[in-house]
Amino acid sequence: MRLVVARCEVTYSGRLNAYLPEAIRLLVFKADGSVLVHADSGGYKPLNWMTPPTVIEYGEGMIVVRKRAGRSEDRLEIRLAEVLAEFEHELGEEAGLEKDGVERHLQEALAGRPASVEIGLRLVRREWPTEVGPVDLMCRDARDGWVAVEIKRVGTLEAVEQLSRYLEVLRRDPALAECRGILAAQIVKPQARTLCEARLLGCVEVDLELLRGEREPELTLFTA
Amino acid sequence: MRLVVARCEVTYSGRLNAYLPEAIRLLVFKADGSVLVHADSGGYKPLNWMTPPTVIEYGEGMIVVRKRAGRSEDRLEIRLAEVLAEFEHELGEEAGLEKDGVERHLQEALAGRPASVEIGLRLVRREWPTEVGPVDLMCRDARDGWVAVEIKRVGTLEAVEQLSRYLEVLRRDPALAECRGILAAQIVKPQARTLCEARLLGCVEVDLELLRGEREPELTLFTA
DNA sequence: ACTTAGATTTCGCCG
DNA sequence: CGGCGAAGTCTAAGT
Repeated sequence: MRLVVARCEVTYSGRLNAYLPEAIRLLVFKADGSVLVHADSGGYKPLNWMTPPTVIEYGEGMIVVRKRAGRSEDRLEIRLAEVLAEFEHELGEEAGLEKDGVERHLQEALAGRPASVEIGLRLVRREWPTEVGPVDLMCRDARDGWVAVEIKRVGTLEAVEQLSRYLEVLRRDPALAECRGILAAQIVKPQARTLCEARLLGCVEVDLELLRGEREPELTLFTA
Repeated sequence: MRLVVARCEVTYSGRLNAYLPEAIRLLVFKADGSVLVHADSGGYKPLNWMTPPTVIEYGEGMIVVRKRAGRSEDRLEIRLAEVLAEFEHELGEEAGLEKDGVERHLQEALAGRPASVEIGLRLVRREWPTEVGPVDLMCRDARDGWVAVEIKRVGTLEAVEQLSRYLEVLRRDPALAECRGILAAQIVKPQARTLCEARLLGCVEVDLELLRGEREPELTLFTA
């Protein structure tokens, strides 16, 4: 990895055109060909960048990063006015990042405890196939009625639309004509909740850590 | 801006939990409180990060970056096993990034030359309001018929659905009952084109630079 | 403050 | 390779 702090002017042309007037910035050249141009603010996103595979050419006070993009070409031109610092270091192999808490984990946890979505709910199948995509959880309720559960980390209007599409298709089957729908999400947006009510869909917020029993429910206040 | 190359182990907890085993990485501490953890590959995205506002605490071989996130707290813990290089530099103010070629520019260009969408088309209004959102361009065609134009940089199925929703609402007005729809995009996905045909919607690919006359049409091959 | 829509979205999976 | 959906999406604009 090569790090350069430089006063520079940057031009990108490709999917769009972008221009950065001369200023001091951090340039990062990664071993895999990635190039990042960072300012001293603005969070995690570079001002400009190019992802691999790239070809990097060094000229007179100029670095050109090129990349084939279909018929055309992406081009990042860095005009160096002044190099203030420069530094290179071997980093070696990256050990993989492990994530926990994404939608899939929520689905796994709810599949294991469907009753936490609604009392009496029993799982029939995960990823129940339909023409318009798989239903996350297909269940039966306490009275043996069918229930389709759509799981999201954040429950938005779009999630309600998705659940509605599933139900529309499912209910064409006479056996599933009475199928209900429930949106289960860690966070349910107010508008999504409203639309659920309007469409007679269920809607519950679930807590992954609670589900897993890693954290006790905060309902035990007066039990002692 | 402070740059650190270090063998380190990183743990994030917040909206999800993530763990990075010990390896050599680049740590970037920006002036605004942003913290990035980069590997020597993987494009422009950091392995882990925290956006401002943050609080950074330095302990024994340990850096903790914290951030209030509603009721809870986001936390990035960097356990430093070995600092291999360290470096700090003032960067000063960032001169603003200028972009050109995003959807808004395409809309501006097409508003100025609606005939490039379809011969004879004349603009009536940009951002024509409907209950389900504004129609990008509302036009009349050569025969004075109404035409709603939806503009996208990339024309996907979603864009066709959006245009369809507009038309459904517009056509409720008897004056607009015959309103046609056209999807105009720099890139039209094959499936979107197919759906347009099925729904009797128009569908054109447009070239921003051509529109602006910055580039000549490539039609002059045999004119000499 | 909240919601919506765009993004050089990126990224990964699956056909 | 394209299509589809998730993302700690982020970010800016409108309300």
